[in-house]
Amino acid sequence: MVKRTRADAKKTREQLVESATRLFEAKGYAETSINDICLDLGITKGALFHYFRTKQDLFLEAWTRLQVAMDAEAREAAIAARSLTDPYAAFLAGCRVYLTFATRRDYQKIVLIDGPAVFGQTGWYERDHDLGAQNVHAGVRYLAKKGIVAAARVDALAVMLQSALNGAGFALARQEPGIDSERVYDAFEAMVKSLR
Amino acid sequence: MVKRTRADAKKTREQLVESATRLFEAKGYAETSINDICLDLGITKGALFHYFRTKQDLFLEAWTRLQVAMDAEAREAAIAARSLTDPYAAFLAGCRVYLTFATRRDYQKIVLIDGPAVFGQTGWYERDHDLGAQNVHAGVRYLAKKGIVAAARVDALAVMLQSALNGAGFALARQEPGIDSERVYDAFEAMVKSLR
DNA sequence: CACTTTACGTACCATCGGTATGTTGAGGGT
DNA sequence: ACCCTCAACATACCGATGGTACGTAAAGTG
Repeated sequence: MVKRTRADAKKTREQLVESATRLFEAKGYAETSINDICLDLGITKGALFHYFRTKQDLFLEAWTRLQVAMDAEAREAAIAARSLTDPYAAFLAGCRVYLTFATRRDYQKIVLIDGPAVFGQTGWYERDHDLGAQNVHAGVRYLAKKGIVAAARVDALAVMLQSALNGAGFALARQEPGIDSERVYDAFEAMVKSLR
Repeated sequence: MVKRTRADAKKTREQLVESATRLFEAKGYAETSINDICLDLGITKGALFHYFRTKQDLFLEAWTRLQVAMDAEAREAAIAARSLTDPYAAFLAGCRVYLTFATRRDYQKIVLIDGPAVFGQTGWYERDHDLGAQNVHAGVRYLAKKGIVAAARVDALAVMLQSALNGAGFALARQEPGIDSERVYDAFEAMVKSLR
């Protein structure tokens, strides 16, 4: 006996995203087939294509959830760490959160590695602009307003600092010799605090 | 009448790599089919698979050529800029070359975007370690030897600076507002010179 | 209780990367 | 000059893939 209530439908859609996220993380986008995902849930392609027009759309949902989660945590941490005496506190707290995401396998695989390849360079930027880049940008802009860094360098520095954290996340996940989270964070903090 | 001399064979292989590079750059790895490449050259899949065992192997050759070219240019520039008075000269010259590569569409698409997705995170690192990361690492190590940056931060800084240049390259190619090559390079140089 | 809509399943398609198997001419030994 | 090997391709085919068209049964709705 098959049940097809609205609640079950929500659950099915939810499971699709979860299953896809797991498989995309484990095997990558290209190596994960639609059938793999359906088999994992015991449903058929008909169900998947009922909820998602294309494989990319399903990927986009997984991608967006990770970005939204990162955005929320980073924002929250930055606000919580706000300080009247230390102008770096909020920005660094947000960066620290971003760095933990950049170290996670799911974030790496889905957002940082497969994202650009799947969406294309322009598509990725459009999507990332709203969720990923904005926070770092706002942080650096704040430092400029405080007179710590030159206003003319805000845009360039924002882009570079975010990328630096991406690279640091990968290095941490790789467990490269000479690299651990303490050292990375120490180096990043020193770098930020010496900016002009 | 078909000619199949040794010279023609070299040329065919060469054209395959060139054609693949062009198409990978224009459409991306996944969206470029084996047939697309063969059609572009007026040959068949038999020829392609005679020279390359898999599509990945062909991609690897395109990837490697770009990396080797970058490596050679960066090394040369660094050596040429070596200075007894300015400890940053060689390192910054190398970074400048790397930044120009990171701004090129072919380098972005093939090396920076599709590379990680195609080879996987571990595979990409192994390949990049020899050609991409080593130069930056050597540069930062040199700065440490000169007593400019802390030895404990060398590894972390190397990874972060390289990633920063990647991000800067993308931003330049995107022609983001507030970003041009002068400003980017100014910001990067200031960042490097303020490191401790 | 009839009717529409939702939530799937089934059957099928073009295209994909890859393989197995030709075919044809170049090049080297004799 | 001849033969024979092997490189340099072409041809035919394969299973798997993302996607579509269509069917169907249950849930929801007036």
